[in-house]
Amino acid sequence: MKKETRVPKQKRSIEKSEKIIEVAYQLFTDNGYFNTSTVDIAKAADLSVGVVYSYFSDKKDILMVCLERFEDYFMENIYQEIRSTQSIEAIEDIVDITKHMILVIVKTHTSQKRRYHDEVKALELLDTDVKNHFLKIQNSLMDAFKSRLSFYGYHLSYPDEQAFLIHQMISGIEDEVVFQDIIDINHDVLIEQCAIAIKNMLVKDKECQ
Amino acid sequence: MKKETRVPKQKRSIEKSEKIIEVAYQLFTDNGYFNTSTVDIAKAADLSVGVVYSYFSDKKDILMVCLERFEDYFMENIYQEIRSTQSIEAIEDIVDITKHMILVIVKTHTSQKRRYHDEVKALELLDTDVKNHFLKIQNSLMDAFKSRLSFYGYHLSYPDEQAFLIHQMISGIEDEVVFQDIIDINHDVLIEQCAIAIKNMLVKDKECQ
Amino acid sequence: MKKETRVPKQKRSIEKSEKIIEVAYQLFTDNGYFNTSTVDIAKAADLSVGVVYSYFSDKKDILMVCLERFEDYFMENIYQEIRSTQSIEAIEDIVDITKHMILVIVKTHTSQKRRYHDEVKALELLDTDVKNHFLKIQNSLMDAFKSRLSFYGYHLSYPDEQAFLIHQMISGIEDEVVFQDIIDINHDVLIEQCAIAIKNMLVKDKECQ
Amino acid sequence: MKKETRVPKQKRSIEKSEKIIEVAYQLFTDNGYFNTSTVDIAKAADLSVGVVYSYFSDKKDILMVCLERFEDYFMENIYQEIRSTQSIEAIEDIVDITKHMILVIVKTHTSQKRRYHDEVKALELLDTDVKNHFLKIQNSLMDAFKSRLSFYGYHLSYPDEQAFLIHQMISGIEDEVVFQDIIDINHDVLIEQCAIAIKNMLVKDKECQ
DNA sequence: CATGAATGAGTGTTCATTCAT
DNA sequence: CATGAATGAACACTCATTCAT
Repeated sequence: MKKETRVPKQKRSIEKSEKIIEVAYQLFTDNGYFNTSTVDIAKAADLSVGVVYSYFSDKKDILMVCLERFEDYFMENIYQEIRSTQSIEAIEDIVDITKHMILVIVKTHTSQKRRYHDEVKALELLDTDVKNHFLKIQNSLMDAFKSRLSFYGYHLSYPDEQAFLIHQMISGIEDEVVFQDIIDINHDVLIEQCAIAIKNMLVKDKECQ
Repeated sequence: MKKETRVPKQKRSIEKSEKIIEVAYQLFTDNGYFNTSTVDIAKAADLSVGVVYSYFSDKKDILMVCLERFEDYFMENIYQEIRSTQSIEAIEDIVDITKHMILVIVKTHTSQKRRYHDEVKALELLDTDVKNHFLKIQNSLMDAFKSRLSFYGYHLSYPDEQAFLIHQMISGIEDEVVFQDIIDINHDVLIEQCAIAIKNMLVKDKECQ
Repeated sequence: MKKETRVPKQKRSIEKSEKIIEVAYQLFTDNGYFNTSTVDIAKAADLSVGVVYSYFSDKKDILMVCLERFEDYFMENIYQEIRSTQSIEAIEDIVDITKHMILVIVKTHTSQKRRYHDEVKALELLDTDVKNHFLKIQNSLMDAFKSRLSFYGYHLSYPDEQAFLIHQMISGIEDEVVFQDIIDINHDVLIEQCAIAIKNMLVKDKECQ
Repeated sequence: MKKETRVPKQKRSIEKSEKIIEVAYQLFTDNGYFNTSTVDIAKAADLSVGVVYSYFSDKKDILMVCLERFEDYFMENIYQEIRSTQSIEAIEDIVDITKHMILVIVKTHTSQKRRYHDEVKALELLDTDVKNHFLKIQNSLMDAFKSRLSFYGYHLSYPDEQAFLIHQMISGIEDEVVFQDIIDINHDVLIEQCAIAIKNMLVKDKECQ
């Protein structure tokens, strides 16, 4: 039943679909996903609803593209950060590297508005596509993380399982630092302790030599 | 301004409200919360809608009671398990204790059906009351955990922050083990590694003597 | 279908029905008629709903009694005022008498709360019994007014029609003075001009001698 | 935050919104406002509920438009009548002018059915928007009245207060003549006496100099 | 005579998606 | 290819009154 959309080949088409995504992301973050109707999006993009539906099969489809866009921006940030810090010659401690990584993730998420964030997280639970999207991000993120550790001569003894645990901790921190739900928590300590927990999972490469 | 519900005064009333909760929980888990209407609940409980609304202020109110019920059952399980293992004289390793704890939590959640579980978790993000409910559980759970560690002579150096991280890891495991979203993950290893991570956060009480 | 109620013969019965009326009037004025449920009334009177329905056939029946009570109090005020001013020997002007009359009416209504007042007025349009009640008041009031004029040697040339017009003006003033809907209106002028209009309708008795 | 309705942009749209108003007005007068559901309106207009809600934000919004329509028709009547009588050269008496004015108002209201009329008047007391609507009519009516008096060289010494009283009398007459609540009243006399009362409020403009 | 639990019909409103023009 | 009007099912909640106990 799914239409094959999202393959605009003409310049004008691309402009239009770009406009839709841009406008939709704005509306989603401003008013929330559920509070934004497809008609709203069409209106804000100065297009007819029909046009919107010719580029996107679904309202959710629009969201998915927004999510992918954000993911790209997000992962790009991560990689840039990794690259910039990798040039630093002496890293005192692997804990610092980890802390830095967490901070980058948290920083990137600061731009999101709470309602949108929560709704998207809720959709992660309610919708398979959104769930898979986040699973993909989780993988990318963990791969980036592992490759960085690798750069410094570390690896996880149980890459999948420990990465899962690490991701759990970090995504918790991310939400907590951004939205501050629990008052008793000191964010610096939180990040520090997370970094230490991660450090304890690490094994030095080529240990024998 | 909120109506005071959930205060059945007669014996017969309690039977009825029990019936409502039971029936509602069944419908919620079978068809999901959003797919269950108040009329469905009344019909299934062989009662009029008005009766339902005389015991519960809201459809959500019914959910909250279901949640509380499950919480009670859940925490009871935890405490029972703690009691039963505390009688064991020699515990080889704190890692075993932790693993056991995780297993209890996971086991208790196995009874839930996926859609209901996901919808409720989604509501945790979308609804303040549900969010607070889970925050409360989180606290109870972590308190139980800490007190158990204390029983064996351990404590967390940063109780709030580390408990948060532990909870993040455990609740992730819980979902993963129950619903198996990531195929690469070995659950035994996952639990083992989580337990080890937790062990590394621990400090032995009165270390000097 | 109407139950014959409201004929409590025993002391305790009277106490109970008094309690109901008292409590109902309080709730009606505090929260409005529509916002007050029969259950609220029963609860506030510390009686069962059934008892309330044994004294009153209807929720509206309770209102009717409240209305009658207020009417009694209201007319009593009017008559008292008339009696007190009739003892004054020299009345400068019939305009003063009229103004005084209007003021008494307005004063008596000041005690009512707006929502209750508006709801009751709305019911006057929606319900025959309430309408008849107010028609009766209108008659009593106009009779009192005419008899007072008569005391001072005046009468209306077209008693029914002019009384109707006078009542229209006065009840408008009453609402306006109490609830101040129109900002441009000076209440003193309003009352003065009304009194003058009334004076112009009057004819001196036994004019020839 | 209010939706912008009542702005049909297409010709076909106007036809539809006209149909809705027409059908709604019919249902309102036939069965009463409260007894008419939005679904009833849609069905009677042979449209879907959605269409109705695309032209009107509310059920009440539909009523408001009906009210405005009636107001336009009503005021148009008044102005027409004024225009037609202004051409008459010699008006014997200002009382006749006033009587005529009252008759026009009364005549225009004869088309309304009682239940609808009463419900709308009740809503005037219960709903701010409806109240304001009638306040607006009251102003228009009184302005028309004053300007007509002015045409004949008369004015009110206290324009606001006396206009209020005049409006009170006339709206009372209007209801009474249309619905005949009080049997003792002779409508001709009523109108005559009202006109006289109004005449007595008038001041001749300093014509000569 | 008192109780108060039970009744249950009734309704305004939304919005993603389609498809005739 | 573009338009944007139309669709219409679905649902929570109230409360005056009754009547079995």
